[in-house]
Amino acid sequence: MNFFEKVYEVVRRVPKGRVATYGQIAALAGFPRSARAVGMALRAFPEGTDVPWQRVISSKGYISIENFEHPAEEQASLLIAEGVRAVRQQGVFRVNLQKYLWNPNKK
DNA sequence: AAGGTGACTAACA
DNA sequence: ATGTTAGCCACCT
Repeated sequence: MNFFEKVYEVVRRVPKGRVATYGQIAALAGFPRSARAVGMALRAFPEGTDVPWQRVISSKGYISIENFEHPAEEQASLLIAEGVRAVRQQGVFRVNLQKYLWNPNKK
């Protein structure tokens, strides 16, 4: 099982209506300091998978997409559609982590 | 084979 | 509080 597959697996565990950070995904996948590599994995997600890629954001609560095939606006609207309040602030979309961050140990 | 890059982050200054 | 630095690791020249 390669790194990408582990990342998929962990991201699939993020419940609807919550978000996780890149570092968090990396740690759960068994690569505690590989947040950047997680970003690469997400960038390469194929279309039409059941992986909720939109639920992964930066540790500061910002959507870190800039000029990719899936723009930040798309991620924001996907999050909003499942109840996560993503608001545009100074050009970037922000999410209240205190409220929406996924706690893997808590139900 | 080796070095640069990046959907990152925690630690400093 | 804001800016910089140094790790991290998979990809791509």
